[in-house]
Amino acid sequence: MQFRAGNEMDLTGLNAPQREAVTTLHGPLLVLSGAGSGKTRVITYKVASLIFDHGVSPYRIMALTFTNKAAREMADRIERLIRLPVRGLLVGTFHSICARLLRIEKVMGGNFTIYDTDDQKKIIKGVLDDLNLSDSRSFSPGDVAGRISGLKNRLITPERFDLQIGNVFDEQFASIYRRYEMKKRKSNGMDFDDLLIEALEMITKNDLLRDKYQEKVQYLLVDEYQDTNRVQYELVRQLSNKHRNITVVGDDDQSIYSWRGADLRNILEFEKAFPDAKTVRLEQNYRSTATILDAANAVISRNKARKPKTLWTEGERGDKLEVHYLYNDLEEAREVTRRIRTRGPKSTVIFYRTNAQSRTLEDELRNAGIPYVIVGGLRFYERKEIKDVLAYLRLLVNPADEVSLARIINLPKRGIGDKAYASLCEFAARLQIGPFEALSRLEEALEFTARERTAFSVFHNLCLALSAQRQETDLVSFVQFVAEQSGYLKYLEESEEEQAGERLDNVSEFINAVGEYVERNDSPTLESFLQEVALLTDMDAVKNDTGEQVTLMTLHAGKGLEFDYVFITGMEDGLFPISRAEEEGGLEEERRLFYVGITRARKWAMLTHAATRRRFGTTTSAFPSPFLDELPEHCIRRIDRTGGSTSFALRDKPAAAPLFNEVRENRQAMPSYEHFSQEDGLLRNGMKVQHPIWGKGTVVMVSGLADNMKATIKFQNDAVKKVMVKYAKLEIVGG
DNA sequence: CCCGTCGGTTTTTTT
DNA sequence: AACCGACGGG
Repeated sequence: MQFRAGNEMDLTGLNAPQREAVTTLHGPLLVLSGAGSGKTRVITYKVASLIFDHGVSPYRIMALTFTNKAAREMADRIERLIRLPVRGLLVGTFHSICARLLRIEKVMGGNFTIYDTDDQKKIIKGVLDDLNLSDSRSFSPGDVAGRISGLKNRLITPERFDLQIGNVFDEQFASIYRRYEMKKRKSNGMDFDDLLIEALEMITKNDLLRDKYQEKVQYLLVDEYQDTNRVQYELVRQLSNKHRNITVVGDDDQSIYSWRGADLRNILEFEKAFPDAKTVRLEQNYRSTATILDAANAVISRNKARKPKTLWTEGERGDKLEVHYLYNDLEEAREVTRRIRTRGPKSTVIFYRTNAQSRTLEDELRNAGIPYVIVGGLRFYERKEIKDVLAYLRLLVNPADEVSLARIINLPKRGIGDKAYASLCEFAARLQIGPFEALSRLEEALEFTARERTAFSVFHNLCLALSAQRQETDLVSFVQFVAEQSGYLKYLEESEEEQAGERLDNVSEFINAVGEYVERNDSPTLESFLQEVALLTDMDAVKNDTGEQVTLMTLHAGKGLEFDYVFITGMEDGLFPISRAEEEGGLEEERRLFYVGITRARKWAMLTHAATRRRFGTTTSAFPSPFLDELPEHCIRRIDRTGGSTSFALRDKPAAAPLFNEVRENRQAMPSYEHFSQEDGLLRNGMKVQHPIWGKGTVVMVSGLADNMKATIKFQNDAVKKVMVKYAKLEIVGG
């Protein structure tokens, strides 16, 4: 396929650095691209230009993204630029492309099951049971899963971990880790991390495959490079090693996934890893008003671990941002809703730090009749009913998949309870085969009761029947057949559960999704459908800002998107920044998240603090987020609707209507804390205190509540210390 | 084996 | 508040 045409692509719409990035074809290139500076444009133009102007075959270009949505958008935009459908271009997420390579090269027979976090936890739970560690408080499946993932992201195998065992805890953890890997392998399963690791291993250990892919990848482009982890870095390095035409695009200020293993060093030290790298900086912003950028720049400049840069714009000044102090989360939701009601839902997003915060907002929006969509939260493919149907399909494709077998062997009820299943597993272990395989050798077992034996063979026959049907019909009818014949649909229909109807709907929607997949693909197979689906996110369904409805999502989900109007709710210390992130680089990452939030806005943003909030079923109170103090006063208007008496009420107060007539604007730099008198025994910013060891100092920040209250104090010798108020024996000497 | 109840835990973010 | 797993009676 050749696209070389008489006329060249028109690059005059690009600014100078953008054009430089697009026209730098050879060698490593780092594009440091601030928020809203047109990085997607750069990537798409570059790919289009490679194909269109330089006759590069699409088969030789690989573009890696973090979400399927970003991948799809990129492909669309490239096609629009070239005005021709492009075949063969490898665009996708790291995970999906790796899965594809593994399938093509038949790693694990190309027929592995992708385990999500939920499946992963089930395996780990089994491991903990096996090792009698289930009720040791030190290990929860979730924690273990996170820790294992952290190690795998840094390419630390169980064997390597064994070498760094320091205590009994490590030792136990090591055996959990080892056993987890073993079990997973036995099931022919891969977790998310495995997809990357196995692909990396494949091309490092196999010379032929390495040559094949290094040769193939003539041009490699990586989006959101700041979020790559160690494994992804190695992959990128390996794949680009032959032709060395690698373009990475990213913004260290928008790195918000370190908890998932993202290593900021990848971008900060790109020039070290690729000494001949060229760097292009995109700092002109085409999205936001100057006021928004001022605010964002001021906030992010407080971070130390970053490449200094300043966004600028030729656009207008715009309106000041608003910071609202509200009595509680309900008032917060009302205030946000009130604003949206007067202006309409057009191009508006409401951000929050945690998914749990969405409920109150939803309720208010619904009451006000404002249409909204929620993005994120529970993924479609994570719903129980979907995972149940998926488990049937997975088992048929991969009979070794024990997670799926355990899930459905007694769903609907078939008289195979925990005990019966355990004894089947025991029998299987004796024969050194998997439990599913054991079903076909029941006659060799002596230990089963007649009842168990019957139940097992009923289930086994069901599977055989389903399996036989697979060859007979198309994918959609087959899935329908499975849902019916397994008895699962009937089970849902007869369920007394309130959500049963919704669940049935979801199952039909799932079957529709199978249909869409079949239409979309040239050679659809159940195997690849299952693998694709395992990597889908709810985010992939985000419609691009239709303007018809308000969008609700977490700040993390907002990256890469833009809206005219942005609301950031829950600006409370302990919630945002979230309390768990207090130490090390945690605060800087939270600040980057705040920066991402602000820079989503084209025209205007409003930030809200709720003095009290219902969390975990009880009312809790919190100080305003320290981030609110980092906004330059000339960019914002502060509006206090708490009534002026208590900005955060430690006592309960009946939820009153907002006191609109008591609105006070442009208050002094420090909100809220100033309402506290000394007899509250509480510290506030600016207070002078005496510390028994450090002497006199000024409080610069207060965080946490009650016994957890911490104060950051700048002492006379310029030392800044963070102390626990409870223990520090501080004496207030003025302020 | 199945179902109900009780108690403990949860919520940071996601491929 | 909501969800999950453990436990005990039918």
